[in-house]
Amino acid sequence: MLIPMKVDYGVRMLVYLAKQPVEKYASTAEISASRHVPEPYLLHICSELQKAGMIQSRRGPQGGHRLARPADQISVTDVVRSLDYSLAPLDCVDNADECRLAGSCAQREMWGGVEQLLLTHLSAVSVAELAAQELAKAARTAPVTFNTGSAIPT
Amino acid sequence: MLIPMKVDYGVRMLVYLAKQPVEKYASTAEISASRHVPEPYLLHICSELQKAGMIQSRRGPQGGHRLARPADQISVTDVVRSLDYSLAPLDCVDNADECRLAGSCAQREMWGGVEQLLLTHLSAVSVAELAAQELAKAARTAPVTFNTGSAIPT
DNA sequence: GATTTCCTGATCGCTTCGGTCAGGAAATGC
DNA sequence: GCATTTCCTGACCGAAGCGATCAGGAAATC
Repeated sequence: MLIPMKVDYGVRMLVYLAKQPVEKYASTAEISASRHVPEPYLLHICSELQKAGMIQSRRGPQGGHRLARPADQISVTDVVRSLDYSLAPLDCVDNADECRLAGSCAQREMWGGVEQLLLTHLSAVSVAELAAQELAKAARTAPVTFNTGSAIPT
Repeated sequence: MLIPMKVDYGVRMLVYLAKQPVEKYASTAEISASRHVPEPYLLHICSELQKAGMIQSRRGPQGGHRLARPADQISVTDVVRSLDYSLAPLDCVDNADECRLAGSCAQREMWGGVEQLLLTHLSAVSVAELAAQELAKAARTAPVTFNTGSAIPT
């Protein structure tokens, strides 16, 4: 029951962007280094997220990526969808017809319920929330050093 | 986010057994035909479920498989576990150390939460429940024909 | 026009998964 | 004791998806 790494990587990147100044474009090199995502792979993920309208990208010097909308309006479900994945535990949950047990199968409804559960849960988790949790965590592990303004922890 | 077919097959089989007379051993041939599970594959699944204590098996004529305990005491989570799968969405949720982002990552907790959600939800779904739902469904789709006693719908 | 950066498509190796096959070992019935 | 039925076990296989890389190109900037 694994979530593809692509989704995890996507979330990592969006959380990183959420912690940057809103207007700033962050390059894939920067993101990749800071979040341990292989850069050439990240390139593809960015491309998909951009097409899905999650981020805005710009080429050239000082180019890069930034969030296309406020971080609290991007949920984990959005990321999953943007990367073209489904949360359905079985294929037959989405493609009704290809189930050979037809009407006589209670499992299908059950797995459908699981999908709903996941959708509800993950739609409620925003990138902003994850970013905030990370900041809180960092503050807890290093409680002595204060963030005195300009620094934006990566 | 797919559940392995093996789990689905396993559940199918257990639900079938739940609908049989308690003492009866059902052969893999019988189960396979009725639930559309490839027989040689089912053989393996049975072997695993038996080792995990979900079913009892007997060789020879009139041999086969039957539930090792009441159907309402077998949950979907049990099946997942018996077949050696995890519900963790990411590997790092179980294997704490292999996460290179170490303490600074909020995703891990988040995915851990998802696993918990699944565990709670699926532990509450028993094979008996699924079997009952199937019977109810069958009765609904063919409301005219009564089950007059001996017949056990497959 | 040089540099920076994203964009796109092709490609690759690996693992896992769904599934098969074959040889063997119990249990039963005669 | 022999034949039949059925499960048991391990080896094997093809296909697909995934994580990842590479290379050639196209904007943007200076």
